[in-house]
Amino acid sequence: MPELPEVETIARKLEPELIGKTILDADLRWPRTLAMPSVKIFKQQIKGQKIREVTRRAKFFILHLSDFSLLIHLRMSGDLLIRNSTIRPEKHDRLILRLLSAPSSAQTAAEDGGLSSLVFNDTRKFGRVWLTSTPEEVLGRLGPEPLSREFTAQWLYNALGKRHRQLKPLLLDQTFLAGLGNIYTDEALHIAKLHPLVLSDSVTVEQARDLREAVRKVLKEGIRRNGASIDWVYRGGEFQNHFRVYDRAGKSCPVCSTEIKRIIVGQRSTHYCPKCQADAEVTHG
DNA sequence: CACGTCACCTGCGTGC
DNA sequence: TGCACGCAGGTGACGT
Repeated sequence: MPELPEVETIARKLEPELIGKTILDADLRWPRTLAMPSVKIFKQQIKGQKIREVTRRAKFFILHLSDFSLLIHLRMSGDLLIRNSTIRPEKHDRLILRLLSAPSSAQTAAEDGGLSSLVFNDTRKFGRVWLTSTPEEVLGRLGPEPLSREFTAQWLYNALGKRHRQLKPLLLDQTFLAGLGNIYTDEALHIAKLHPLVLSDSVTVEQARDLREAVRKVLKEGIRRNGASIDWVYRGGEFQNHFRVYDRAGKSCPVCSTEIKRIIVGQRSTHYCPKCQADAEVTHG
């Protein structure tokens, strides 16, 4: 499920439910969900930690605790939700953190007995969790945030020129730019009118500027629509109702009505409009 | 460094 | 119905 807008949506939604709560204990129902440290150390260290802040970096959800950072990556099918502690675990729950409300929030405590849980549910078991006091070790190699000030047209133009890769796989590379996934990459390339197979070092200054604007536009739109929900994973968003090309092979381009094509690039489904995103280098090269 | 392949997992839709 | 197959929003570890 989650690309940047989905993780951002979840973080914003959970923040008010989590801030100030104390983690009582952890129920690790699928141990391999834990990337580090060991199960034993994890259960010791997480106990009694207070949640100070809830943020996001790339596709990582970050809980800033008293003494550690808890990093959660949802990968393909992960989801995070708050549940009343009295409700029994569900089939694909991988990690459940029992939370205690802060003494000051007496109203909340009165409603739910003071006990709620943060549940990491992940059907396909690809998701991972890290508890660490040095989060840079996990996040350090990520590229810039597309919605940050450092992601300028000039930076993008320079960075594209240093590489010799097709745009689609390069934009999916989290060490190049952080947060894009298969949906938003296809959507951004369509908005920018760039073919997914265009080589990065052939992109002009103007095209780099358009691509930068397109990436930011589509990510903001995704966030504004609370992300995209497809199939059984992650309910709540509505961006899936506004896809221009993603998952629309055979349907018509919203700009020019040409039939949208689907190809495989780097083992990933790739959708584009052959007219809007025609490129001489690719089609005749 | 680029790029191909497989691996990690479960579940859903399709076609026979 | 059953069954095989292809597909899925991600990444990491290989080998060439």
